[in-house]
Amino acid sequence: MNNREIAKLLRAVSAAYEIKGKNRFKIIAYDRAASAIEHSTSEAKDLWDDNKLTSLAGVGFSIASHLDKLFKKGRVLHFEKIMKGLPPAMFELLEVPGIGPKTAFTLSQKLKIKPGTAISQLKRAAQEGKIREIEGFGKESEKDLLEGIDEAGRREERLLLSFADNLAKKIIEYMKGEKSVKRIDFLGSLRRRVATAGDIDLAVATDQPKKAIDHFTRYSEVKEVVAKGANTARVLLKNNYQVDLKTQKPAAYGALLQHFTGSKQHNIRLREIARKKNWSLSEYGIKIKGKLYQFGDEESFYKKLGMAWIPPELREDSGEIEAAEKNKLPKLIKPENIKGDLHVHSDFPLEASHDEGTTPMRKMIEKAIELGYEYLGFSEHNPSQSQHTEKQMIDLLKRKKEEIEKIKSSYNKITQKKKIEILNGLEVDIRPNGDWAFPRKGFDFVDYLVVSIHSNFKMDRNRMTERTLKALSHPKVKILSHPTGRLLTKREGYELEWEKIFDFCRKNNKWPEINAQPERLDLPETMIKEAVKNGVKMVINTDSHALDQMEMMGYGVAVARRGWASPANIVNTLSWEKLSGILKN
DNA sequence: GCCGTTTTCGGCCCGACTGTTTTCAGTCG
Repeated sequence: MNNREIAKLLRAVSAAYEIKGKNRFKIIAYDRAASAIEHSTSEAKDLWDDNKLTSLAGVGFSIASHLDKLFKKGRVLHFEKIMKGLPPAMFELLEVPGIGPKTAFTLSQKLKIKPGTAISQLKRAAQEGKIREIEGFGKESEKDLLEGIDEAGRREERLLLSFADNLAKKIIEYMKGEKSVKRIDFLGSLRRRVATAGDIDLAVATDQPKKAIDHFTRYSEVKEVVAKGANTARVLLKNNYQVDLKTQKPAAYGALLQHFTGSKQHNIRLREIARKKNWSLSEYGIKIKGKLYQFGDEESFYKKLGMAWIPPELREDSGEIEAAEKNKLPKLIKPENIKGDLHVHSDFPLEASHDEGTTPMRKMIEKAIELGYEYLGFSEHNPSQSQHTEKQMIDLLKRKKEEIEKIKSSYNKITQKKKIEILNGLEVDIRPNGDWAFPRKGFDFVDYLVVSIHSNFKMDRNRMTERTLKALSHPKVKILSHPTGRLLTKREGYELEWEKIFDFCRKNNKWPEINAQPERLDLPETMIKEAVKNGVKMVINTDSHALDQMEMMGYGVAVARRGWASPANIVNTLSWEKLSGILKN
């Protein structure tokens, strides 16, 4: 079961409790646990494997033990008991926006909806005008239901951060063309740099909200203005993505920005803290003894609450509030700390079985210089084993080494006298038995090796761990690339015993990679946090197969920040002088 | 059910919006 499915199950339990009139806070607790799991970037199953389910804020002993049964037996009798006696169809209706527990229950019951195809049965009833006859419903709610059903049907997967980022940046550029816009920022998951975004929200500071909103709704990519009020607007773009804009005058902008950046759990914790002082927090400011205090920026807002400003990437209620109160937030890594990229693929013909890059080495070197790097490591995939003898494989690599030497000797021409170190690396497949898909004799011709799993993903944890540790065992092997193998919105990662892997890496100078490819962002932030805690050094690489991908480093840095990483945790923040030292031992 | 540097008991976030209502319940973020 994946996180989405588990969240759905917990929401069903919450809904059942609500209909049965159970304790309000129990209901909230299940909802909260559902959100925690839905938004976790680690699979709950993996956390369970590592006995860390309760590390998710909102998942305590009781829910964890129910989930334990779920993972072991595939069902939870306790949950089934709670849902007993309720129409099973109601839990399907919860998927429709606008339908909560009460509505789902009433509709399922009154319309005698059968499970399996509940939503389409509801749709038919609405189309036949049967909803408006039910007490508490009317023509409007019937129409709303139909719209909700439509929306549920076309609801897109979450957007990759990079996609949402580019979309939002274009709108921001456009909005800056309106003079009354004093400031404009991302909001929500986009501002927190979550690996995937649900939608796009933007905030504008302005004294003339009408002008800003009019400008927004006139954006050329807008297909439809869904809602437009005095201070907010919602539009549907031609590509069917929804964008919300919220405005506030500059003097009160800080609270708006803070409130809609979230996360929800972070905000709830802040309000709990405020509440203990008899204060009240909202998107308008802080209310103390009936008086509303406004804040122009977030810094003063957090300061008033007695804590340091918290970087948006950390706002998940996972310890950042306590740290901010003690002024002990980590000094997070920044894009400008990165001194090189150790995993890029040029178009050098290594005759690999995986994707080869599309850009010549020279171009990538120029790009690296432009990015201000001190070093660049080419690590193309190993030549395919099936198509080559060992000697041929080694010869191919030797040729690549020669090519690099040739480029190095013509440094000045490419680099205009700016020095950059070029490394000869190789990304080697880890075969199912843990062997390298490249002859060991050939290791002499590389500066370092990247190893990665590209096959047999379904192996059990134990064997997968042994396989990986074996592949890491050679001193030339430095980097474990995209360590979990996850593909966001597509594929869950494979299973590994992380404690063992991290322990080995720390003791033997190996660096799990934070792969910056937007569909990977792997390691995930929860693993990064774990690695940081365990003193494991990591490396952030773009794994570029084309020139423009070299600019994706920022996404890797973002996920590292979400994992509480400082420059000291990331080896490619080191100068070449220092890195070359640890590359050798 | 969750959670803890005021607590292992006794609390548990805030506001907007909407539709169907005569004062509020349900849903959402």
